[in-house]
Amino acid sequence: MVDKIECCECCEHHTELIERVRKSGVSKERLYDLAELFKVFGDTTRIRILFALFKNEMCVCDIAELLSMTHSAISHQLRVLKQAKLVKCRKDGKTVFYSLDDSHIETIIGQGLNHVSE
Amino acid sequence: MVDKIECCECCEHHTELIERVRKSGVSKERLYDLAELFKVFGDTTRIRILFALFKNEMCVCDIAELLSMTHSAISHQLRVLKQAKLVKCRKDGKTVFYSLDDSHIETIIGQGLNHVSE
DNA sequence: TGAATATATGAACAACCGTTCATATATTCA
DNA sequence: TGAATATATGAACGGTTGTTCATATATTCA
Repeated sequence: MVDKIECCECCEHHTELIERVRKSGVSKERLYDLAELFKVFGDTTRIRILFALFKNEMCVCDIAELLSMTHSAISHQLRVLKQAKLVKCRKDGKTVFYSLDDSHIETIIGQGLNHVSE
Repeated sequence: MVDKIECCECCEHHTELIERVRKSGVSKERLYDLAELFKVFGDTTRIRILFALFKNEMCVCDIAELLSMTHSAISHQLRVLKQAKLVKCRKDGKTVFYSLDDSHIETIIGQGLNHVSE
């Protein structure tokens, strides 16, 4: 794959196509970040948490009850979601309320739901 | 977590919230499918392949050259993308051309790019 | 037909990831 | 202050996943 000559015939034919993508302006690094973002969406627990927060903010305890999972598991996932800037939190006494951080999130999940609903 | 009484105080307070999410009409199963979909987007190689196909259909060999990866690795990932109905293929002689299967895909990736571009 | 080419696929290995368990921190209230 | 409660976190374990390697299939063309 070092050189076009050593590659298959096929590659010689579509060099222009390849160059076009290379010059598209979206860097490999940005696509890497994008994959990281989708990786966060790509877990059942986290998607269910995000979906729960569509309507209202919720505390760790509520989410744990809703999903029938331990507080610890939920807390770990909320940490991942927070690092990805998908949720934010607000502390009220002992309780921490989580909510969606961004309106993009509903759009992304909405489009995904369209796709899986076909 | 069996019973509201045995749960924390907090849960008692937000039972209505929990019920509202439970009755939202989107099932656990559909959210599971949604996570599966995003899981497919959540890999650098696959995202780069999908992005490459934004502009044009491409053969396995072109994609391998573009990403500097082996034909085998690309072929394996194209299989995953095809199973998820994100790409479709067309055979022309020895060559197999892949393209995006659905217009939702560009929207989802576009929204994702918005999020990571902040 | 047989060599060359393009793609597909099964097995295996390493790396990654989500949960659990134990424990720590933070806050309230008696 | 000390008990009780809500959340956070580190370590560890088991399961998943992406790549590589070897090999198989399919197609063209001499």
